Amino acid sequence: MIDINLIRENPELVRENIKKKFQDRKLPLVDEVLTLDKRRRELQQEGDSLRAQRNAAAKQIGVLMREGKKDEAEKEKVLSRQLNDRIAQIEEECAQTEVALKKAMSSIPNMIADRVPIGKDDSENVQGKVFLEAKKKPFEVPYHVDILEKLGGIDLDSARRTSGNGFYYLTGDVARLHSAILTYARDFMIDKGFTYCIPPFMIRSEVVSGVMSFEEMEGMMYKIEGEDLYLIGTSEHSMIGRFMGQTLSEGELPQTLTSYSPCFRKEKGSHGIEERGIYRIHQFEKQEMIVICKPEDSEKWYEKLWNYTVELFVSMEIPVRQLICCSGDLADLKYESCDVEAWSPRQGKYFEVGSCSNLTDAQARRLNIKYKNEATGKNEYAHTLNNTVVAPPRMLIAFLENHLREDGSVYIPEVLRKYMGGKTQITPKK
RNA sequence: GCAGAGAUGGCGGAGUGGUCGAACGCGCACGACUCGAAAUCGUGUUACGUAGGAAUACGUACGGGGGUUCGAAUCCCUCUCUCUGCGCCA
Repeated sequence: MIDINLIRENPELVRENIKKKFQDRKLPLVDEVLTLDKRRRELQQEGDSLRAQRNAAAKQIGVLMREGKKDEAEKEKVLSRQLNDRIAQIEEECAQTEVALKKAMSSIPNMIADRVPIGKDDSENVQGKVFLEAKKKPFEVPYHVDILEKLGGIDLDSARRTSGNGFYYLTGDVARLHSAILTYARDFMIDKGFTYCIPPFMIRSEVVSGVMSFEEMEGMMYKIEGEDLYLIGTSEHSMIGRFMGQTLSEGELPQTLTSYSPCFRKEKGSHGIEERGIYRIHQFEKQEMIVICKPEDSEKWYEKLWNYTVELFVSMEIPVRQLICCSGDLADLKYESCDVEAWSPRQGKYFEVGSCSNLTDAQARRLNIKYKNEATGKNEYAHTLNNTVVAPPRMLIAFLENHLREDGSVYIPEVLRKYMGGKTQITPKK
């Protein structure tokens, strides 16, 4: 949600931003907001003055009652009741106007960064920097599930029986590798000065509707039967929820947090769960980073964050690139976003393993996350950012494909060995 | 899970139907005193919305939501959370 003052003072800027995102159908929303906003203010003024009258009358009644002038008090009461009827009418209309205003406001996209490339959809995203050489293997790289099966590291048949499609059993060294990657990633972020956090894996509906739209909720969230609780789709949900309605002191910023959680997603719509293997699944685990900072620092943090992910993958000797999200592919809440993509030697292309976003104050405004600006003495909206550190088992696809050797063994990079009991490779089961 | 008690400003803590946005204390800010500081004294100090250049005015908010009333921090319902005791468990 953007600042309504920006629409009041500079609607043309907001319209241009909408055009940049190829959402011309939303252009009328700007005028709609202006009209609703004007009406809302009129209604508030009218309501306020009526309430002021009622408050004065109520005080007067108190005085009359004390003086024992019961008849006069009764007359005042009648007038007060009439006032209350009118107040109720205006409050009703005011509430309706506010709902409509909020709805229109929340459909207007966040202002995007100047440097965001203009493009209509994901086909026009722009490759940024490339890290490590993306090499084809001198032999054919099998589908990741086949690699996993050869290693004795996955049991999808049993998972389908117990839980259905979209689940997995990871076993043996592969399961250990999965944990090793998460543990390594956790320590990597701690070394960068982030605070490790294990959040609740379930959150209330109030928080869910704060952190996502109704449509997103329908498509993603699993509800716990008989409880007002949902399984989180990412730790960002509970991590950002943690700060809802809070005003932090300036000294508490930036909050630099790295959180671990399992993630649960229905994966309704979009690609569904059709993709085989462990690319798109109902349950996975993720190490995440989130930053809450002062407005002037968010661009700097954005750069740092996605580079941390790159550094992590490079340290595991996996080639990656930055893919810069173009204007049309940018979600409405985002100011700027990019994916970190890992190289797939099998497909000969990169695929998404992480996503970094600067939401500026749009998410904070929606969730009422503020900080006290010492200089101005005012409470102002903070900026929020989030980024994937690593999310296995999807990440394992990149890992296995890149570190597979011709003999079917999988190489374990130096940095992970201490989490793998010193092993330098995983070998196929006979 | 059961029973009882409770939730008030940055903190502690009064307030049980009207003049309460909230006593008092602490903290914080500014000023006076001082060579400087402590102590002391004085002044100020919630947030949000609307109008205004501003001073300010009005409105809203005493855990959340709803109700009773001319009027609710105060009464009623409900939800959440905290504390104490019992139960249960990793």
